[in-house]
Amino acid sequence: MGRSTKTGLEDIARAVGVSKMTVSRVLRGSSGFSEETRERVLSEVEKRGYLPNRIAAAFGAGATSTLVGVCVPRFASSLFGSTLESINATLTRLGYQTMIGSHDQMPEEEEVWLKGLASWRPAGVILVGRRHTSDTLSLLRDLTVPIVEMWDLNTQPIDVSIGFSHFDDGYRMGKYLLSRGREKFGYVGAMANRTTMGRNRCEGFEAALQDAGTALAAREILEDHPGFYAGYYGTETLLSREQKLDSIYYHDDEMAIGGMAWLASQGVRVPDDIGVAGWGGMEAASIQPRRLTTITVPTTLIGKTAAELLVGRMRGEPVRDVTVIPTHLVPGETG
Amino acid sequence: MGRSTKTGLEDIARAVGVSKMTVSRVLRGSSGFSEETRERVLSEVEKRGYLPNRIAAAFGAGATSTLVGVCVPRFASSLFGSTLESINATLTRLGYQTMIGSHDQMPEEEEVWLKGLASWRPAGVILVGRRHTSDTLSLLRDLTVPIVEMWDLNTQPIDVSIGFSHFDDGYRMGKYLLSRGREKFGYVGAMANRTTMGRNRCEGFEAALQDAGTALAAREILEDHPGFYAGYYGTETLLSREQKLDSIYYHDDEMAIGGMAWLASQGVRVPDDIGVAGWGGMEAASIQPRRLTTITVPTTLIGKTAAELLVGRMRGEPVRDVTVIPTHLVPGETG
DNA sequence: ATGAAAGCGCTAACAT
DNA sequence: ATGTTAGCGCTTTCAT
Repeated sequence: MGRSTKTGLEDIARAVGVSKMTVSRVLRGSSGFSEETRERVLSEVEKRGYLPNRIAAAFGAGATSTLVGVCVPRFASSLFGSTLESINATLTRLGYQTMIGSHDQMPEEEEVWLKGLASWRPAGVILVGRRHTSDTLSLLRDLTVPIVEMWDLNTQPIDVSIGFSHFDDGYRMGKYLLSRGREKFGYVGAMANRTTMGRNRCEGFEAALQDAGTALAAREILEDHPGFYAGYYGTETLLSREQKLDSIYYHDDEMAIGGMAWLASQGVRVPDDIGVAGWGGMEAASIQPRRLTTITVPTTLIGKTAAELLVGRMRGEPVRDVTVIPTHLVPGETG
Repeated sequence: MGRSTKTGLEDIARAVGVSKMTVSRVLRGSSGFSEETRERVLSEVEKRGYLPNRIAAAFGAGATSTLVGVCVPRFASSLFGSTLESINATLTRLGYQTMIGSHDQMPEEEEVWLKGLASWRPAGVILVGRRHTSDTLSLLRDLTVPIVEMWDLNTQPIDVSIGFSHFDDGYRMGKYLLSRGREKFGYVGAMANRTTMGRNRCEGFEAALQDAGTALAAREILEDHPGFYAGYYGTETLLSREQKLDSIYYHDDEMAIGGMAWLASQGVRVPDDIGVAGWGGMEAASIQPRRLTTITVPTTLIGKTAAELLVGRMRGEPVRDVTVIPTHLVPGETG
């Protein structure tokens, strides 16, 4: 009993002895058919392995697509990976399909992706962040479908925004380290030539220092993607230039863990000789000998909520424009 | 100058004073128009911000879709994440769009996803592994589009297979540890109630032991997903039951690293007291004080090649059915 | 409760 | 080099 991409509504209709409209109505669960007809249609559908053709359904005028576009900076990132996991699971559960893209923090790549996506007439779009090219913005406007910007909160969203302020996360960590008596700060970041949310955190961190009448003593922003090894050698580079630091703030937890590995290899004690703080609440921190001082991000909640907000708006339900998802500073034993 | 999902070939055609077929030909770069016509069409397209409608293009009889379905166990996995990154980049570069799914190692979930995908009449499908439900298999057959099974090599593929044998990877590591003089082996794994490729590796490992006249002395297979913390407490559990082990083989590198963290916390020395081996060649291993004994997997190459094979087959080019991507055993300092 | 007709935007096939 | 025709499979609208 093979399913076939060849059998259409018409075939079912003929076999049952009704019109294809009746079959269509039964299949979509609307009204306008008897119980008996319903059963005969469904059994014929089952028997012939009928596969609906969504292309055709999404085609006609006034057609409703169930396609959602999701574009993130990278899939090979633990945080975005788990966010995507959550978005996709939620969209699937609600009857939508996900078309993906990634832009590696380059807004022009996002634009290219969006142009391709637009040709598929999606029912909605989920993007990361609030930095978009002007062409992206105008294209999004012309699409006239719901748009969710997630992760980096946009208080003036194109349509809907959900997330938190990365600047504030950096600021809070700066305040915290200051409150712990730290005085001479370094920063190790990644993706030097891209505008990342990590940069926003660094700016927030610096703002906190400035409020306290101080400033970053040294910074090392690598060109690489963030990761364990980037943290490791970024720390080495930073400290080869400026040795009097008493704490280092990192782009994320994996970099902080990499940094601590280098410090340990040099016999530098954490937090006695130097304090360390990360960001993200990544899993690798769970096995460190000392609990890492960090800010945890609820990736699953962000993904689930982003998808639900999008679906709500696609269905025309009332949905709030700006949703704040709080992150949590977790004081650890590293700084 | 807003793009519009409203303007169609017809509008461009009227404005330029040609028929929509001519516009279609220009846009698809086929032949049958003068250079002058081409320029006028393109400038009008630019001016009006015409957005092609792929739904319509993918609709007609004999239509060619540029949609590819990709289903992996999880997005929140460093290995699958980077494979997806590579697949998507390659498909995008070659002019295709990616629709995704994940099944968390449950073949029935893959089937559900595939049924949804099939309605979109994709041009090709990429799956992970060779375990599929019989409905999945028959549906794939009926779709009559190229299918690539990747990661776990299938020497009798549905269509095209690319990857390597997980069983062999486990076997090789077993042989290696035996050659290093290890005698009493433990195993720490994950996802106990699912059929994973990690299980194949474990079976290969056991086969190597059996060939040497021995067997696993203890195993701990957690229900959780693999990860640092799972390795940490899995090791604790394993060793609480069987303390005389002289080496532990892990589901993957992250679990091995988690395991080593627990061993370190107990003052157990690696490799002196106990040897450790992982799998995957994951980034976290790069910052360990001792180089981890593991098998590295070229995720980017697998993704890129899988996508290229699929595209080759979709274009009707000759493509080999089975492509082996070798993995490499890297002797480290841990076992 | 059911059916008939029109049409969505595009492209393949067939003119001219 | 360019135009005309037909039709993809479905849903909406308007009958009956």
